[in-house]
Amino acid sequence: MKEIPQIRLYNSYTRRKDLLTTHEPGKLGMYTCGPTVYHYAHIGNLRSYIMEDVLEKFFRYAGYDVKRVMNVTDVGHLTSDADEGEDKMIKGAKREHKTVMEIAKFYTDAFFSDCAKLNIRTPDVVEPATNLIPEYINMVQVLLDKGYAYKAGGNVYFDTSKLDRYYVFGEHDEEDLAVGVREGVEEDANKKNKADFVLWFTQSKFEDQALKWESPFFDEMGYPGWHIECSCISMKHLGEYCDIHCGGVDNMFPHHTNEIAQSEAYLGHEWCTQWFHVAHLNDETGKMSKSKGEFLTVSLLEEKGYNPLVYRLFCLQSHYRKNLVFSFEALDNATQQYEKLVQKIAQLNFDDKSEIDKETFDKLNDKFVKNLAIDLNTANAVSVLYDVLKANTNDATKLCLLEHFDYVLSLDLRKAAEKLKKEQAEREANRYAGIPEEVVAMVEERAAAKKAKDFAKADELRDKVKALGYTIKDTPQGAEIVKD
RNA sequence: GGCGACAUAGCCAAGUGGUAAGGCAGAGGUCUGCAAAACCUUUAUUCCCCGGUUCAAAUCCGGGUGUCGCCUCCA
Repeated sequence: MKEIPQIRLYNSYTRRKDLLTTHEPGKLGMYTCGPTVYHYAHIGNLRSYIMEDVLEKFFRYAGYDVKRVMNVTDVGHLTSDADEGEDKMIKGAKREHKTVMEIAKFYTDAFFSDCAKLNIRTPDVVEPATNLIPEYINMVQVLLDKGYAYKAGGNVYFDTSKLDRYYVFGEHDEEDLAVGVREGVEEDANKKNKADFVLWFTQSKFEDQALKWESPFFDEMGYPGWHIECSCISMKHLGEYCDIHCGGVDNMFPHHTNEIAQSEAYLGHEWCTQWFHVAHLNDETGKMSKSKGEFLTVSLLEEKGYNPLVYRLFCLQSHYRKNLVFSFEALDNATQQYEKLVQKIAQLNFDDKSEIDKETFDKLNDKFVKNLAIDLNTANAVSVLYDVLKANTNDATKLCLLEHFDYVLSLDLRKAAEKLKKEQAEREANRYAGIPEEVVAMVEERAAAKKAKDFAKADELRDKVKALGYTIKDTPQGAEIVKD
């Protein structure tokens, strides 16, 4: 069996860079909070998924047998502070005159289509929240039976005072919570403790949900609270232990805190102790948010002529725990970098059948792995690409290294380089295609003049060609004609 | 008010005690008549500020400042 390198990741749970451990050696269960499918994902959301994708692929590259699970929230979310008062799914449905499930399907597909453009692998298991209603009901029932939950005002609440330690991500105390910080969020009088949260709703101050289910708790139909889905989906597919749980930093509290509370109360033992949180993408005004109205999507970047993989490179060049400020200037920068990188790779000899230079391969591969093994330093890992290109070794080894690295980075570097080569070859083959004979004749005459060092004549011919609407560009392979 | 993360060149960014990686942009040069491309060279006396520890600090300690996030359903 392949030896797995030691991996250290910053763990929000311990606030240290911990050595990664798994419940079963060599196997790794990974859970990711998925999208709420009421709208397109913006590129800030997708930053998290890109970084988590790199993490997952690095685990696999390092030798772990990874099982990754993601939920799709198609129920129960309320709208954010900017437009409170309605369920997001309902609001989305109204906006587009569709049923809630049509909306969910549409945006689930849109999400995975965006992911595909960014080379984000689809998790091994993708579970819509509405699939596991019986599991939620069972967990809520167990929590009621164990005394961790109580009914009040038509809802079931989790009683946070029953836990020894509720605030796992930072030393809070109940008095520190500023209730109703956000406008339009009022204190729920049914709660025994400020931090208590709803496990099952039948009563909500918000408009009735489109989706409701029967439960043993109340006569009325109801729907699950927001946190319960992640706990149940994780347990269904990963069992009683989740090795690493990922998500955006903003979900640390209350979502992840509540997931731990209900899961451990239900199981009676520790559930997940490694937490990977990705920092936000900001624009010049601060956090990118769907509720701000205009937001950047992958499609919008494409419309503006950007390759989605350039956005991926942009994200990879930064650290996942650092806020990243998005600007088109920065994206232009990344585009330049990507194109130059591809050009350099295209200059390598793809038919080189030399023996792989094992010493160089191991040296650079180790460097790549070590960078990622220390808190997923993707920026350093990217810089190893340049080490490869500069390395004093044969092209076969370079290409082999680049392909290995691209398994993790997923920038399609070889593919892009092959495409570039093909385009160059086609351009060469069709150099004079579609160009009027008259122009071709002048270009050839100019080439002859150039060769004879009659530059006055050459320039004159170039001007003549220009007057006919064509520009001549000299390349190392000869003249190229471009229609203006 | 509480909790947490972050602060390094024009921009992105690495570096956790030994004298500032890498990328983009910029500058200079080589090369082909010129131009473009390519290639080479170069670009922070200093790491938010003020103290302290040390032979030595971007790195450790203390105190500030700033930015961002979370505080009941926004990744």
